[in-house]
Amino acid sequence: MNQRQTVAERKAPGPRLGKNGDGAERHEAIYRSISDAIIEHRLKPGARLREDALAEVFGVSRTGIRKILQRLALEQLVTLTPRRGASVTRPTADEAKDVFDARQMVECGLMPEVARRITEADVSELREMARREREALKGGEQSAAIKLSAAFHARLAGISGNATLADFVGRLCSRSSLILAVYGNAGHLGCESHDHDDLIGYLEAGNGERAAAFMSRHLKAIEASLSIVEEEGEAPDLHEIFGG
Amino acid sequence: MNQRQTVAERKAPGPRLGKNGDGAERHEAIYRSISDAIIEHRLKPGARLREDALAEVFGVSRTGIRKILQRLALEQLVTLTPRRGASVTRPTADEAKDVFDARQMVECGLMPEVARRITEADVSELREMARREREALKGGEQSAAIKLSAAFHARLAGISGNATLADFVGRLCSRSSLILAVYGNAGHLGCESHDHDDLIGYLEAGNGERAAAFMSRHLKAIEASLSIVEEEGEAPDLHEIFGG
DNA sequence: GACCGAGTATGCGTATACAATACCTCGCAT
DNA sequence: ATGCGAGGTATTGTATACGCATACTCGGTC
Repeated sequence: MNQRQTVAERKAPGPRLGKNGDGAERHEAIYRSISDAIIEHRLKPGARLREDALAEVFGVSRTGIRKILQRLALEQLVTLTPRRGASVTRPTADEAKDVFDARQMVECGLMPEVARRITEADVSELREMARREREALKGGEQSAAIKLSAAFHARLAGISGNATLADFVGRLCSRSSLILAVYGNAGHLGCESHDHDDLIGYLEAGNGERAAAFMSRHLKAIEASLSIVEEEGEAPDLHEIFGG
Repeated sequence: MNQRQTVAERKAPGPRLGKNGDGAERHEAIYRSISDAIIEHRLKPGARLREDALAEVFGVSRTGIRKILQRLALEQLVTLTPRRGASVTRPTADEAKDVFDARQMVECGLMPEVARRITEADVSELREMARREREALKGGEQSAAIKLSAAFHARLAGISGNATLADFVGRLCSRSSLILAVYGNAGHLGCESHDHDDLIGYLEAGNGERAAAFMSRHLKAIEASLSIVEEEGEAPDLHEIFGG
């Protein structure tokens, strides 16, 4: 697999720098590195994440890696099986449905409040994000586009002012990236090019109801674009196959 | 303090316990112990949770405790400040509002689906839970009542079949317990005695809309019963106090 | 030739040791 | 007497070492 990490190999042979001052930031950076790699599909679902390998790549000990892996596991980006180690989560079809149902409920429900609270600055920032996403899509940088799309939805939720729900939406978007990696069709990214721009328009006009309805269609379109086929690679149902 | 456990384990050559086999279950049990203690208000918001103390009490090393503390921190039941250690989270008024707004959106939104999917077995189980809660309330066991109330709401969400949203509701309920501990009035527990029973009735009748409306009122009532006074013990606003 | 068992190897879970830092207390100076 | 500073203590953060469980492989036997 393609494992060229963005880390650029802290070639420092003396890992004595693992002092304490920047430990927290360091860990945060590592967390984001791995998280981004998963969201951008540079690490594909099912990929194993060995602790020592990660520890060596990032130049920290296994202890820190374990903490990060735990956190990723709680966000359901990686799956932690007791004695098999960590691997990038491979969402099931049921989970995919749950995630999109949840997004439907929360993101649409948030739109009225977002329309009420959105500011000029928010609008320009969202426009900029949408523009960059479109450019990435046009330039064939699918990884960047996926991340930007998720970031757009998360940022949108953040405008509502409800940190709890915004955080939840952020996680749902991360998981959605994973779902796209498994069930998405290559070349057909979830979000259509102009959808996000249209959405900004409704919000800017203060029309929360329109925005909610549009978001609903938007999410439905993404979900519909998935090809949910039960792969069940691990346990093929021989009875069903052979008509037993 | 009492260090018999660790010493005994060290000198014990026989790997009869605590080694590796039941480690996961052990940790799960400890996690639930601490979580329950927080939800039941036996550990009050602001209480410090020292790692060695917990390690000694539960007879495991600090390593395992740290993992559990991290998990609790991610669920926002404990707050982890960089070099000050862990303490039971003291929710702010803003967080309280966010949590109840989120519950309003998700729990009410779930009711129609719950009404559609609820079974006879679910109904009897819920009735039993409501009964036990009422008894606890009548018997003055406030801790038990709080936990049962949270469990009721979480169980209800679980009937929807959406694991993601059910999990989210569970966390919101846990945080609500914390909020009640800080802002709730003694003697007046959030949920009225008969509310849960009434709710079951609507659901049993398959009336999702009624159930949603009732849930909305129910949550509003709980929120209204809180006395949200900005304690801000850490940073009193002198300007406001002295009219500066 | 296939299947089963033993041995090895890999990799995780846990504990302990060490380092760094924040808080608290005591002493000194003003 | 009070405020400030320095040192000690206590507690967390990180790394390393060790033990065990499981998986994979190789050889023997049926």
